Formats: sequence, C-alpha cells, structure tokens
Amino acid sequence: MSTSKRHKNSPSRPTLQDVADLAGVSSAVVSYVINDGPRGTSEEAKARVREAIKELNYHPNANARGLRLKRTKTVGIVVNDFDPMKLFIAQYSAMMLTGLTERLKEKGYYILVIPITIGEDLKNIEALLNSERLDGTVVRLTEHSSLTDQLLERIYEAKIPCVCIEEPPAENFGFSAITYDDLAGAYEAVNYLINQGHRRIGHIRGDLRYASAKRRFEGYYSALKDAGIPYDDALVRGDTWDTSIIEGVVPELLALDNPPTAIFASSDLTAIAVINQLRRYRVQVPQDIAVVGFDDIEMAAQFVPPLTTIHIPLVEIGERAADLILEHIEAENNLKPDRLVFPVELVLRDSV
Amino acid sequence: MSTSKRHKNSPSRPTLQDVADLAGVSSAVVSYVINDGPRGTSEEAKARVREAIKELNYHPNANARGLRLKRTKTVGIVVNDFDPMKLFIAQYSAMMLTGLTERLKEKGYYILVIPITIGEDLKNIEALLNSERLDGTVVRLTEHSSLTDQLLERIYEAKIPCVCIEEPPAENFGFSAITYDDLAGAYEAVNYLINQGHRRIGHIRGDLRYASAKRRFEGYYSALKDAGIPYDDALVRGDTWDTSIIEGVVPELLALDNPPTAIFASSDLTAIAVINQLRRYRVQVPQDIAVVGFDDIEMAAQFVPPLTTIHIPLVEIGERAADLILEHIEAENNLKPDRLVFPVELVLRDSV
DNA sequence: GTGAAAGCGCTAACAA
DNA sequence: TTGTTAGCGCTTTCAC
Repeated sequence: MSTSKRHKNSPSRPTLQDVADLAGVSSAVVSYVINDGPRGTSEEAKARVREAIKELNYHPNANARGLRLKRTKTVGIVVNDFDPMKLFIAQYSAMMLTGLTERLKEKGYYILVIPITIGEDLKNIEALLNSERLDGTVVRLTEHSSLTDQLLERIYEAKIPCVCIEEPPAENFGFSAITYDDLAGAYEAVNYLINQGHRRIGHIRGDLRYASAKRRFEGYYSALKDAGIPYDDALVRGDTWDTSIIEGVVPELLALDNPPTAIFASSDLTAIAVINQLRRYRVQVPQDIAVVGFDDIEMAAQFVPPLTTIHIPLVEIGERAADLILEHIEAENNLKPDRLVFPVELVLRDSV
Repeated sequence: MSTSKRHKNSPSRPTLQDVADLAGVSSAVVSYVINDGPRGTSEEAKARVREAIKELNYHPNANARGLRLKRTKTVGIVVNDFDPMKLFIAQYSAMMLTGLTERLKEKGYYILVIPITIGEDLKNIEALLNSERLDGTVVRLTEHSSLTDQLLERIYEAKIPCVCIEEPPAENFGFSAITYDDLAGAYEAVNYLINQGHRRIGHIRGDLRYASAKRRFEGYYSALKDAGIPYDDALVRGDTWDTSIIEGVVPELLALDNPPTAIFASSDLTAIAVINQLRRYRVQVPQDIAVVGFDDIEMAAQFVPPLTTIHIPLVEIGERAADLILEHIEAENNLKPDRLVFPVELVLRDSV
C-alpha cells in the first residue's frame, strides 16, 4: 500500500491520492472508477474506492481536471448589446437565456455569463477566451458592424466553438447560427391589417442600430408596397425601443390630417405603451385603432385587451442553441456550421 | 538561454515557458512580470517579456492558475426558487442580477449562473461547490425551509464565502445577508390608503411559499389592525404571483356586498393585471378603486395610470452584494458576517 | 487488472 | 535581479 506524505493530516480538501491511499489502490484506479474508464477495474476495487470517496467526501478538483483535459464543462454566454445592463431585464432576451440555461444544465454544463457592451475594449474577453476556461460560446448578436465582427474574430482566433443567436455572423467564421424570420413576421402582421381593410397603418420603429428593427420596418414597408399602399413617412415614428417616447408619439399621430387606423409596433412593450397612451385620448383599441405588437412576451396575453402579436419561439431557440453548441464541442469544432431560421407566427388576440 | 523542447513547434496555445524562451528569461521572471510581483524585475526584462507576450499572443491558462492559486476569479450566483425557469424572466430578480453582474465584472470577476429548483437533488451542486471552481457565492433565497437550509449547509461545508440576498440565512452559518424591509413597505402602503380615507382595502396576496409574500401580507394586516379596521378574509385573494388568476379575482371582489375601495397588490405585475381587469368592468382607477403595487418595476412608471407602488432598490442591493462577497473573498472567509436591511419607499404616482 | 510516473501550465520558495 | 525547480490534482501511457 502506497502512502502519500503530502496529505497526511491536511485540513484542505481530500485529493484523489487520499482516496487511493484509503482504498489501498493506486491513483490510476481511482481515476478509472470515477470516470468509468478508460480502463476497466475489478468490482472489488470499485467498491473500495467508492467507499473511500464517500468516507472522505471527495470531490474532483475542476482546475486540475481542466488543466489535464482541456475541457471544463463550461459554456460562455456572450450578450453583445449596446446596453448589456438590460441583459436580464429585457423580457425578450431573458426568455432565450432561460431555454439555454435550462438545457445546458441538464447536460451537466455550467454557464459563464459574459455581458459585452458594443464598442467596449475586448482585451478582457480575449484573455478569457484564450484561458482554456470555456469549452464553447453562445453569442447573442444584435447588430452587424465591424465592432461585432471584432468580437467574433476574437472567438474565431481562440478556436472556440461558437453558436450565434438572433443575427447571423459573417459566413467566413464558420459559426452556426440560429435566427428567426423577423421580416416575414412583420410582413404578415401588416398584411393582416391590410386585409382587415386598413390603409393608414402607422409603425413604431425600433432602435435602428439593431438589425431586427430594420427588418421589422422592412417587412412593414414591403407589405404596404405589395398592397399598393403608398408609404408615408409621417406614419413612422420611434427609432428606439424605449417606450417612454410613446407619450409624445401618440398625440402626434392622432393629430395628423389623416391619422392611422392601425399601428404596427416593433415590440410588445411598445404596443402596450401605445395602447396605454391611446386610452388617455379615449381612443378605443381595436374599435378606433388596431394595434399589433411583436415578440409575444408573457404580458401580451394578459394585457387588456390581449395583444395581437408575432410569436417568436424564444425558449426553443435557446434550447436549440444549447444542443448545437454541445454538438460542436463534442465534434471538437469540426462540425459543419448549421444555419437555422425559426419561423414566427401571428397570434390573433383582441387588439386588432 | 534555456529552451523548452516540449513546445518546439506545437500548434496549441503558447505557454509561459514559450514566452520565457522567446524573451530569453526564466519562467519565473515572466510570471513576475505578468502578475507584477511578488518579486521585482528589471525594466529591460519587463520590456522583453511584454514583447514576447505580444508576439506570441500569450494568455495565461486559467486552469493552471486556479490549480496553483486556489483562486479562480469566479463567483457563483445561486438562484434558489420554486421555478428557476423564471430566473431571468422575473423583472424582479433580474434587476438584482443586473446590479450584481455589472459590479462583479468591473472588479474582474466572472459569473457562473447556478439555478436551483427548491427540492432538487443537491449532488451536482455539492460537487461544484467542492471543485475549487468558485471563489464565492451569492445566493438569492426566497423562502425558509429545511430544503433551503440544506443548500446553505452544502455551501457552509464547502467553506466558500457566501452572501445571501432577499431572505436572511440562519445565523449559525455565519453568512452575510442583504435584505429589504418588505413588511414596513407593505405597512406604509396600506397605511397611506387608510389615511386617504379607505376602510375597505383588498389584498392580492403573493405565493405564500415565499417569505416575502407572507411579510407583505403581514404589513397589510398590521396596518389595518393599528388603524382599528377589522380584518376581512373575503378581501384577501390570490396566494400566487401568477397574474392569470386576476381575471377571476376582480369580478369576485366587485361582487362583494361591501366591495373594496382600494386594493393593495403584492407585486406590480399583479397590480397592473388588476387595473387591466377593472377596466373591463368600467371601474376607474383611482376614482372608483385605488390600487397600490409593490416592487417598482420599470413598467410601473410607464403604465397608464402610472402606478403608486413600493420602490425596492434592487440594483443597489445587487451591487452591495457584489461588494460584500468580494470583501469576504478578500478576507479568506474570515470576515465577520454583515446583515444589511435596505429600506423601501412609497412612490406616489396616479393609481391612488 | 493494477502501479508508477510523466506531464498539463502555472506560482513561488529556494538558491544563486 | 534572476534561474531552477517543486508541486498544485488530475488523467493516461507505459510497464508489469
């Protein structure tokens, strides 16, 4: 029986060697038992090792393992946004995180949250990416610019598997992407309004720094065009996700010579703000003005009136992203990149 | 000049030894330069090392460092809830996470998110806590029970510094705690309604499994009692945070022989749901019925009517928790535990 | 089926 | 001021 002098009566955590000593086997055997391989062990040894583990309350040291295996069972969740303070607060991104987190946890992976403000210095992130701390990354992209590409470049250079959500990365990185069809959703929403007979349709546009705001506007624009309805700049307001501007926007819209009979808001929160303000002017929704949202957040269904909106399968997107990054990790980053586009769906409720 | 055979022309990441070789110094010197100590180095050596680092694009291996130092610059954020799927979705906890995350990031710490469903098997968590992966933990507690205590017990046994948020842990763990004064907030809200002349005050009670729901009810109860207003069970509904029940609750309340003239909701989301439903019955807020919320989420101010509610300094609580856990880590868990109670504040808007 | 030992990359004690 | 080296705890190859 070999003995370890090092850990004689140490107050610190027991090591694998301690377990080996107590069980009367070598450290290799303990490792084989713990990891169920790569070599077999006798039933008797297994039993003795397990008992020793229990007795010492032994737990493997993740750093030592990570050092040896170059695997940490950790995925970095990168949120690249103009204001990552909203990382958790925005219902919207929160739902994606929920699906992602839950699924990764199921598979025994840990999650390191990495908020990045667009434009911030990437030194720290670069260090993190190259520190062998992460097996893979899931990046929520919100826009396309050289700043965002610089981030992706860092991930690429660190040779870490990466799955992008919401916006597709440039092809040359070879990253997988999971997006959803914003444009089709917006088109469908506006087209529905047109089919209901609306001709004067307003749009509260999102923050144009975000690619999704542009696409939602594009969908609005295309639907009008395809229906032969002239585009009127006066009906398009906002250019922000911030709902506090709605207080000013609504009276402006109402004061138009030819005011809108319907409003397509680029988010549910905006739609709710619009309806709240319309109430001030005793304008009834949907009788006087119809309102459509986008996102289908939890409150959309509970609001009065329940909101007609575009449903994005955010939780499913998060879950799929988790599956995908795990596949990439499994394949040691040699998997052919995948590009999934989730469909969105018009949910008819009572605001139209 | 010493040379490393190991890394001659390896395709993998450069190591500290590679840097040493290139700079023509020993690995110790490189370490001293990188860590700015514990020993001094000549300016010339510093310069050569820095250049070599840049040339090789060297980044330290976090696992090797962690193994050596028993420090990982990582804090675990544990969310102990009945439904941790709501971890990100609940505005409420999200704001705390925002403050926490931002502050820790500033200080160069990483964040591992650990959602725990109350009652789930703690084996995995125990392994994580004992894996030398976390320097400390911040735990959001939502209730008091043996299940929660078992979790704290694991953290205690793992000898990891811990700061609890929202609910105080049992004294014997020696953990710091940051809470806020729910009870006083509820008391103040209800007392304000009483001072406005209300005598029939309803309460939408939160999920009683949560300690905060109990305290908010208690505040309501005490305020009535102190004002000599008899408590009426028929006016207290809910017992859930789920706003979907409000649709049924509001007509019940309105149908009472002696219906309430004011409602104290235990959350803003509930308050908003109440107002939305009251509108269905053409009941005006605040003219016919006054409504007070709790939490002061972002939407509270933007809602129509803007919500009178109790403001909880959630972001500040998160920030303070970050500072506190860092102090505990710094002090190697020998800091005297602290117990902070943040005051809450009645914010008067238009729903009363 | 098992033991001995090398080595992952780093820090810091020891020696010079 | 610098170089040498032990050792953190683990996995896995090599030898038996």
